[in-house]
Amino acid sequence: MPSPKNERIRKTAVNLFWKHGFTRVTVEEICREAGVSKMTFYKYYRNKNDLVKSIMEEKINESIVTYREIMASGLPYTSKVEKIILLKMEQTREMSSEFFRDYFNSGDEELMAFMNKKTRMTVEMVTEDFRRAQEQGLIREDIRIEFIMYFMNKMLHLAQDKELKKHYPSMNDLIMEMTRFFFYGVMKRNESQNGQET
Amino acid sequence: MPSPKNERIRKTAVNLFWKHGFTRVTVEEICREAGVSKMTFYKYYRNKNDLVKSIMEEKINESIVTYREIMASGLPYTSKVEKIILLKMEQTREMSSEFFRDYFNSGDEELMAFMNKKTRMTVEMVTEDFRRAQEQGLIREDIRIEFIMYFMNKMLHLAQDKELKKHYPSMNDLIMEMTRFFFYGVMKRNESQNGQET
DNA sequence: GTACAAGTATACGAAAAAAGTATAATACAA
DNA sequence: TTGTATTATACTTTTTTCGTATACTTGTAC
Repeated sequence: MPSPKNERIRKTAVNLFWKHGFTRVTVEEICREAGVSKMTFYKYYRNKNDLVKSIMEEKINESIVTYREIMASGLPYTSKVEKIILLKMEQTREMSSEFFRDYFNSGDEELMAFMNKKTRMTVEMVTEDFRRAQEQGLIREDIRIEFIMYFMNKMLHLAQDKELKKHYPSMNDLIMEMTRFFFYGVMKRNESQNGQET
Repeated sequence: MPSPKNERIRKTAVNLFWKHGFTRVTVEEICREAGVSKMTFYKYYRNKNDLVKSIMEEKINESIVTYREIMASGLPYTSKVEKIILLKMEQTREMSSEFFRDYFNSGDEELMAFMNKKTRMTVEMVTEDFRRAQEQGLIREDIRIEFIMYFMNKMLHLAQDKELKKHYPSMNDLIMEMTRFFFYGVMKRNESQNGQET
């Protein structure tokens, strides 16, 4: 549905949602900002949640594509994981915590179900990739993939912590520190393995 | 009114208002976040606008004090103005445009009147200072103070412009450029004057 | 020219959220 | 013990937002 009006709605909504979350933003506000009548909005979406879902779906799909591209590239395994972490980091930063908070506080059954499904799918995909890397001997055999997943997630949230940020000259330094930590805690200490392609 | 509960209300409100403007933020949200009952809120404030006004008043007064301190310091005139610009710049940045937009879109007579009065008073004060500087021969006699005021204001807004920012390695470089521009366009080109104290 | 698609403007009723109040109860310090 | 500050709850009123119905405009493909 690449209608110009619809595109304006989506673009405006993303801007507002990312900034304020979606409960603070009204349908009429989106329409006003997008220069579109309310009727047009309801032509494309059943309601606000429908738009939220649609936008999330798009964003998630986009990042899955990027993820797949990175994983399919001929880069060494460490670089791949590095890139993935950076990708996630960017997304987390720009869409702000407001949006996610709204998501889980919305209490909307449909919305939660949708989100849970998407999250589960992504987690499965990434888990599978880690499992394969483990099989190939790229990461320790005695580490539980679930732990890696949990840790990566926590890491992304920690990177937003103001207290922690203070100790680093820049955001990038903190991310590098974390990434390094991630590898030295997880990667095989086998010199010949570093920089190996997968 | 330095009651601990009231302080919490004000602190929480500032945080939320600065981030989202005040129309997006509800009284109940402030109370919830501040860990204060709604009744307590209404003990201290007639309504949300009352709180907004009170906070604005406090912030304006604070910045008037800082302004006065800078002007009363023994610094050279250029440094004073430099500091004032930086002060303004900081404030503009942190309280975000959302808050001001709400102010002028609120349509609330009382609120607008309050804001206009405050603005007018501040403008008068600053105008008077510039007028005096002109009398003392610190700035050109043939420049209209109103123009200076207008230009300073525009400058602050321009500094928030993303397009403009792009051309500078950092925010500070842009501010320095602007401040320099401000002086070389306004200050007497009299070498002996530079660095003179007032 | 007409038929159809995309969009608009406006007005409206229903529903939900937010505002604001009354009341009774708690907590605690002078 | 008396008073002050605060809370919790439940409630009414007001405002906002939602979502729809209707009639109108505009562009364009046939």
